[in-house]
Amino acid sequence: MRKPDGKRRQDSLTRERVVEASIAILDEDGEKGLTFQALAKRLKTGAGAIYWHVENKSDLTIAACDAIVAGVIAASAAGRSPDDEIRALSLALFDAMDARPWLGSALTQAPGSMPTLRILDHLGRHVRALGVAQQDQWTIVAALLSYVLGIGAQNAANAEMARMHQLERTTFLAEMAGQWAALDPAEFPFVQSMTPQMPEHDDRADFLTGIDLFLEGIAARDRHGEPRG
Amino acid sequence: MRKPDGKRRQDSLTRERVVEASIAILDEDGEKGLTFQALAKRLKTGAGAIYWHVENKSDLTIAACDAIVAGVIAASAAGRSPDDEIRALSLALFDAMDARPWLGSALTQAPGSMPTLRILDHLGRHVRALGVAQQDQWTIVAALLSYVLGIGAQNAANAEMARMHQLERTTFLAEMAGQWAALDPAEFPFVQSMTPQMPEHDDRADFLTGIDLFLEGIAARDRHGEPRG
DNA sequence: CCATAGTTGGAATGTCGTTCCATCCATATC
DNA sequence: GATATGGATGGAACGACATTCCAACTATGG
Repeated sequence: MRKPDGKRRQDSLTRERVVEASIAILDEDGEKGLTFQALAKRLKTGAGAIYWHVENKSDLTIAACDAIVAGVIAASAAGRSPDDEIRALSLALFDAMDARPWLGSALTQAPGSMPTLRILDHLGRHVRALGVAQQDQWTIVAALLSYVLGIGAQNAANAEMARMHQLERTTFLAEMAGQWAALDPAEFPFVQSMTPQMPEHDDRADFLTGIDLFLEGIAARDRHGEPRG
Repeated sequence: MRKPDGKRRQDSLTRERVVEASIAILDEDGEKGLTFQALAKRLKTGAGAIYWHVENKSDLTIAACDAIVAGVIAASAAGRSPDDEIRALSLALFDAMDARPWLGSALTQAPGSMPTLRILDHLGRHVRALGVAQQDQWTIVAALLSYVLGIGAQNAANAEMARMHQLERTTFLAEMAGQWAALDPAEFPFVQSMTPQMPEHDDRADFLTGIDLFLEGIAARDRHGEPRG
């Protein structure tokens, strides 16, 4: 990739068009579907031309994430209370990663990159508005981010596995629950006993409960003078 | 891979020896270092022979994880209070993933696999011992797992990036903090203002604080009759 | 001692990311 | 308006990898 600012053709490839096409491929065929061959074909060009606008595949993937994340953050902004802002932003991210499993996977593999920074910063502003002590802010925001991305990454892995087995995500998870049910109750007492109620669980509600636990923990910590910190 | 039980040679390759060698390579050269070529070389054999004992690379990686996770769980067991058991197990997993970044990455990419199940089950037993209501147990355990694996995955990504840039993990992170300091304060007010105190942060302590927040959230929820559930 | 089936070592295959390079084209210069 | 220049292009070439194939090897049972 070199600086693209000089003389352009009319039908020119642009970084934007490349990122746009990448998102379309990722949405249609998943993580594994995004190859420079597929991208070149969709853009009716060669692999070499794409490298003029994009440093490498990692750069491309991060740019795709950033386009989505920027949109999610912009759409999520509103005048709520700080804790509701945290809930809203987290849920918006969850929904985005649920609709596009590749997002969770890519964000996890690119810590410190622009899209992650955006999330970090907005979460941070809300945590700060919550009145958390200065020295605790970073710790709490990092924990929130890890939780959100952790959920997204596992979600992504499930989706990719389901795709590999050519199953719907829900039927794939149901099949997995069935295998867990056959586990040895002596070795896996908890998981085994939980399988009956697993199919009824709502991932989105569970996710939000996790956020609530964090928020309640923060509130409790403030009330009780920061035990164990 | 086929059923290995018939006539063996004396110096025979075994699944155990393959997994053992894989762990050694992963420890020495990281995620990217584990290839069937490298493995064959270390075991003084060919790639084809390895496939007799292992289904594919994913199977191999999961087996490597399982060996480590089983050991960590066994070593972590002790007669503590349920919340301290959760802290101890989580910290033991953090330390293992800190020492072996490939662990976090691999565990995240293999949800529902044996090592993940082990973690899930042991966390579940402790959460149950904590007295959490039946219908909340799964949600809480899943949230804990996501947090732990989310931290591990990002840790792994950082380590892999540092390795790629041929830097120590700490100097790599310090460099990243330096770049964040140069960020536009108008666009990233939180992150930018946090950079001065970042080098002093202790990831391990931050991780434990996150676990504590969860535990405090659970306790608070029990006290206040499960708000927002 | 030989036939058989488990097991091995390495070559072959197909798919990637990435690099290379001959060619193309919009502008700047004359 | 012809031409030189350097940004852009498209596709071939390269090297690394997971996986498959297969000819050869070896321990056991007959």
